[in-house]
Amino acid sequence: MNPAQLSATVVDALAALVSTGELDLPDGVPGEVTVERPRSKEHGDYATNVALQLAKKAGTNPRALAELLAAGLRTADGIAAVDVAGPGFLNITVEAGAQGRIAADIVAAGAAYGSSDFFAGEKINLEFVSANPTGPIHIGGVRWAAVGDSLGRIMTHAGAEVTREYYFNDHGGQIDRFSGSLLAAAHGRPVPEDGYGGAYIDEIATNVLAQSPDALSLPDEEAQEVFRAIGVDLMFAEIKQSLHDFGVDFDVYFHEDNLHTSGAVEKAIARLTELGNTYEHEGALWLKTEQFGDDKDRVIIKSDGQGAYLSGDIAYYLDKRSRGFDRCFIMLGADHHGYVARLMAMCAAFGDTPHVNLEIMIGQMVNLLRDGQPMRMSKRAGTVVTIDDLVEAIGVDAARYALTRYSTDSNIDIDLDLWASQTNDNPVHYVQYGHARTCRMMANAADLGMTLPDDYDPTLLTHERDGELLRALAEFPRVVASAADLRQPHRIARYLEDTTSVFNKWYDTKECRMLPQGDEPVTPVNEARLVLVAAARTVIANGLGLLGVSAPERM
RNA sequence: GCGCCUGUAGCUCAACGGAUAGAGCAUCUGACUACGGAUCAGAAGGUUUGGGGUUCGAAUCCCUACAGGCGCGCCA
Repeated sequence: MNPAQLSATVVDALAALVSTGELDLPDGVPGEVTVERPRSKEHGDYATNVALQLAKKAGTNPRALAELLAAGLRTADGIAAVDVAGPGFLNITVEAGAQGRIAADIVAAGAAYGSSDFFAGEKINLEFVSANPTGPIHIGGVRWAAVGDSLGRIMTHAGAEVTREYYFNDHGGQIDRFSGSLLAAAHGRPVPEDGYGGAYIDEIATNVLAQSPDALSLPDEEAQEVFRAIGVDLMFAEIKQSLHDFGVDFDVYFHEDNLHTSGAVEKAIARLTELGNTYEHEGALWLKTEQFGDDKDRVIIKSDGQGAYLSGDIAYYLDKRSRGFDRCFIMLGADHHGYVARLMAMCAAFGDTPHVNLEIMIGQMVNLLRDGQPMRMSKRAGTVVTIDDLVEAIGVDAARYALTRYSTDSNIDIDLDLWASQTNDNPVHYVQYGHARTCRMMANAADLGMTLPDDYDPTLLTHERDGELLRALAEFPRVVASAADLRQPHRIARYLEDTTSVFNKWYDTKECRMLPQGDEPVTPVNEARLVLVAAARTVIANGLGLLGVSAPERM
């Protein structure tokens, strides 16, 4: 009996009350009800607040409705006891056999355990990182590399068809400054005003010269064009490599330049003009974003005839929609949140629904702390801390875990000394160690000749700690679905820490030993517990997988 | 000045409007002939920044004050 099955049981009980006329629900019986694992064990195995939610609609008081429902539930299969508590909570205790079967269900589902149909049939486009190819990925971009990729895994597990996309800003002034900086470095000149400095500029300039040795003999303008073409490619290859090493690979790398050369920008603007949402003023073309909630209207074609940055985003959004994505996500750093209103207005100007067809997530700032002090300088980049600095300091697993374990709404300080440590104050080690422990236990069982039984007696998992562990494991699918629904991967990490803790408590309980001691024979109890350990291993491995963190078999 | 995010234990942070606000670290007590102790048991620690309001019920929603972070270009 897992939460979803229990929810169905409660719904059936409600329907039965309605059919006998004991209950009147004007809006009908809900499709599902909230079933929680209570914080306090005095509140049973599961609890539901359905009576509190429905009492007003049913024209009764919560206590009375709860009593009515409790009577119906007590006769249902798999339920041992039902209590009405507080203002009208139903505290439900399930039969040990019904609960123990969860372990086998989890093992049977394997890597698919935790998946759902929450996003079934949805084609989702996730755009994240999208850092300018003018330097290595800095720390702000790394947060979204970890969180965005994890969200993609979670949404995929929730049934969505996910496309990860990187928007490559290879058009405009920043690229000019980048190529000018490369040229200056190749000539041994100082960094230009508004240019880029740092060791990586010298490295790339050297590599450009290796590919095009005669570049410096060209006039500056032509030479800069050579440095632009080759330098951007080199920079981009490096970014891709860094992300790949971080476990993040994109399905689509979209080049902004293509939008400008293919006529896509003109077409998108023509569409907005057809819809009556543009106008000319002082030699520029404006988009009427103010009437769609922005602070003021925005220029899309500058008075010099060049497209403003927004023009690329307009064409890009339309392109995504034409590729069949009903939900387009864009993940931005907090330093770009001022851009949200105009993008949403643009979405509305096309006749789409903001926050549905286009969803923009903002990730607050990340600081790295070393010896308690903010770390601001990167060896290679000159000014900003990069993805490679972070990985070098604590490794990929710790980096991804540290970045995904917090709500993106909070700015976070990552203590590099803590995350590099091999101790239990390091959450990623706690969870990974728990997984390794399950693997060792199963290996020990195999050494004793034990194999995962095809059938076992679920009623043998009756210890209080057995129940706690089973309920924690049963919660996983719901946690994944809620992480997808709320777009919050950190829920997975927190759940894993909680569940690993429950597993360790179970492991530490003498009465719950999985292996026979000494010369004792293998009993059905040992076999049932082996299934439970296999289930725990499955859940921890699947959860770590959703975060893009490895699940080692030994440490 | 305007906008977005945040404010919860000494520290770092959780808590789809639900029950006595939870973990970890740090502090103090315990459990080591251990299914790898990288673990576990327990204690202590709170006016959820202040003040109003909505609700059967508010850390959560609304208003307001204060504090911190980030933004407010015909830059990209």
